[in-house]
Amino acid sequence: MKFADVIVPLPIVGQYTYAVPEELEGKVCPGIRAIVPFGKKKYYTAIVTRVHEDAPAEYETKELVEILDGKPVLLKRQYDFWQWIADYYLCTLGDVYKAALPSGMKLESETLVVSNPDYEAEAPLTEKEQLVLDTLGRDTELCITQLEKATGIRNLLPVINRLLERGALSIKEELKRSYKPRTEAFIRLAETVKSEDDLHRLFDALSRAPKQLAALMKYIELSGWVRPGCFLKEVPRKTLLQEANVASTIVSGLVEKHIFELYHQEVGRLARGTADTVPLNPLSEAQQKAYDAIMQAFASKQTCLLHGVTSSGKTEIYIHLIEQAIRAGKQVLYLLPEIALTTQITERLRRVFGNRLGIYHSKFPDAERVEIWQKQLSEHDYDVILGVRSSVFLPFRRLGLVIVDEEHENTYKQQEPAPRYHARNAAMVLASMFGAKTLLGTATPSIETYYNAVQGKYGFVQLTERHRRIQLPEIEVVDIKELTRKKRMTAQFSPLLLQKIREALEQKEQVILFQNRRGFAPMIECRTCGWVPKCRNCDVSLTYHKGLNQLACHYCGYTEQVPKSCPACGGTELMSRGFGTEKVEDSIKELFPEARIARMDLDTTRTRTAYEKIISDFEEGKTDILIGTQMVSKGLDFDRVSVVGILNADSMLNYPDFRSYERAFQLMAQVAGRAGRKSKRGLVVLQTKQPDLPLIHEVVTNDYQRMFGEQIEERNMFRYPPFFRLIYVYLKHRKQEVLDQAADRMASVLRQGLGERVLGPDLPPVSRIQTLFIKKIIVKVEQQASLSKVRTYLRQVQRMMIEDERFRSLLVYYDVDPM
DNA sequence: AGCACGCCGACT
DNA sequence: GTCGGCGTGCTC
Repeated sequence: MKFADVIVPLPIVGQYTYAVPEELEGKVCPGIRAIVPFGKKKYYTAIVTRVHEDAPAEYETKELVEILDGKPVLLKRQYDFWQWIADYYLCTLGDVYKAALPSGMKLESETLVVSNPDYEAEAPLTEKEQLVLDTLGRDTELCITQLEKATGIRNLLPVINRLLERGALSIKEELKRSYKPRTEAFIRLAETVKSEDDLHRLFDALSRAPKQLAALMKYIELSGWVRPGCFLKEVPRKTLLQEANVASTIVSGLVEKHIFELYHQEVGRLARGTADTVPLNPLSEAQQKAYDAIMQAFASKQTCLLHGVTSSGKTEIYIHLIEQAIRAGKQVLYLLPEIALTTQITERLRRVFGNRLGIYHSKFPDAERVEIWQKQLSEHDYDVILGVRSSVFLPFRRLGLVIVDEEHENTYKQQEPAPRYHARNAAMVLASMFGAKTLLGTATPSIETYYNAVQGKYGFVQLTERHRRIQLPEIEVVDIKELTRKKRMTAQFSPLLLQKIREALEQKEQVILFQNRRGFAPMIECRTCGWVPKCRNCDVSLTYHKGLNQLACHYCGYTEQVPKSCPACGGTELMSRGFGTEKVEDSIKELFPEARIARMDLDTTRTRTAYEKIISDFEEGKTDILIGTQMVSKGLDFDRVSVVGILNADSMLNYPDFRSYERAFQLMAQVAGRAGRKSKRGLVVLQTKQPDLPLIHEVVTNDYQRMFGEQIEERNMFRYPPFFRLIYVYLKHRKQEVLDQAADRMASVLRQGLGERVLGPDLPPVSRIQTLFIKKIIVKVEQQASLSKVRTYLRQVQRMMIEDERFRSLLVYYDVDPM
């Protein structure tokens, strides 16, 4: 008797053991998908991880229902990687499984309700029961959720159960297969058409049906028919219709006459990129030097940072590295943040690598992602995968190089739901499992990465020269506090910015206006002097909680009442602030009614097409002014932008976050890099209330190192990464008192083992979601200490907490290395 | 995540 | 007195 341990796609710890039915023995192996019954009626797609003969003693096993694969879809190394993610990010394997596989590969069962046409009511039905039967009709079947929606009955189950008892309907569980292979209709000659004579007879017979005759002739041409039995090319019906220029009824007519036969065949969805490719662009001298330095760094280091100013041509270096890896018979994973994965970059790579390139994008249809996964498992796997965060989960067999472009991007960290993994760090682990190399590329490295580079943990290559000697833009700082005082601001714009926009429009040049819209976590600011309250422990600005009229620190949980007057200048006009891109758009429309304006933020780019359209319109000069959030700063190259306006630098600085300074620098440097191209040096108008801040000076002089120097000192002083690692422990409970008790208890137990490393419990910025109250405990672990021991301890304490009856329904989850 | 079982309020 | 609301615990 054989048994199989499986992972189910649920947030459950541990694996489940099923009996392998005799007929499936020998077909079940680790890595294949199997349908398993789970609970009373549900079926799930599980992944087999182990096959063995140890019958479980404590419970009866159920049997696997069906297996879906002949060969593993989860390779050994992927499974190791899943285990690393679950362990490091403190989540379940089920969480990882859910995130890793495209949903088309995870079939789920669904309860279908079927009406009984023979049923005759012997007793009167209730209103609800009648409604259900009427909705269902005579011969339809509906799933429970559809039925709930159609009838508007909230709790449908008891009603269904009563009808079930009376025999008015029946139910069945069915697997819904969301992935359907795409098929295409093809045409061939019927079996009866054997010889050339047969054909000639047909020609005669069709002499009075010229269209049908034309279709037949076209078919013969397209299929390459010479004589009976010779090799024929397949002819899609679509192609035949198009080429012969006939209506579909003509071909149908031939099918009816048994001259043609129609058949269907599976076709792939993936763009069959041509094998025609262009040769690589030669590298410039500076690029070649960087390339050589990277190769040299890889000789002794697993990871290398490529720090290159904006427009230094990093992509070209990547392409040469990819080419080199392919020549060595290796695969390459090229990661990009979602918003940077545009047609600009995909087209560039497609031209060079043709059909050896696969693109894995979350905004592509799921079926396409299923096919990429399957292709990775086949003999003809891709040499290069260009993809977003989740592409680290794709199957690889011969990974040799990982490129993480825009490595500083915080969108590489998945926030919600679990697994809360960081794709850059996870990719580095994946690479090490393959003995592969990782290249981190960016113009503005994260503090952690840069630190590792200067410490010698990573190789470090710098590219200081812009490609084709385009000049870095000139940055003009404008003090909007002063201008506001003098009443010289027009809406959100300084006179200088307005003038420069006007000039640009006159000269048919383009303008980008940048406003970081995440201002919806509002804060308090003194209207007179621009003072913003900061946390006394953490040196981050405090978040304004309107409901409680409180100021709270996101990090340590420190709170204070909103002061009546400004402690810096005594002013009494303290106001919450923050304006978004929408407001900017309104103002611009009013000030420049003739300008063509586009806005690019989360609201206007819901779909991939909307996003691509905004970009292509701007590229083609159909738009004059582009207003946007950080999206406008991501790896886009526009040729006619002469002016970039940063409307309010301060809004980026006052995030309640130890990374806000770093992030503000990154954003401003990136957005500034969009200004100016070949012919002309661009101009950036940087509006701020604090023109004397060191950061502003650092942006103006593009002095990354200085910014780094300041930040690294602060991080050290206040015990933040890269000197300390953070783990946030979130506790959720429906009852405030129970939560408070549980949080205090857990924090004190954690302190017994970890001492001063434990902070809190505190109220997170959002302290209640729906019906659940939330508290947060922060664990800060010094870099040298063993993080795995801390994780083990955390799990142990959690188990202990749940054993306490009062805390049975306490929800605990973790955010490791939070962003 | 479902889904069933079990315990307390508004209705015939 | 019951129907039906949701809180609690289990799923191989």
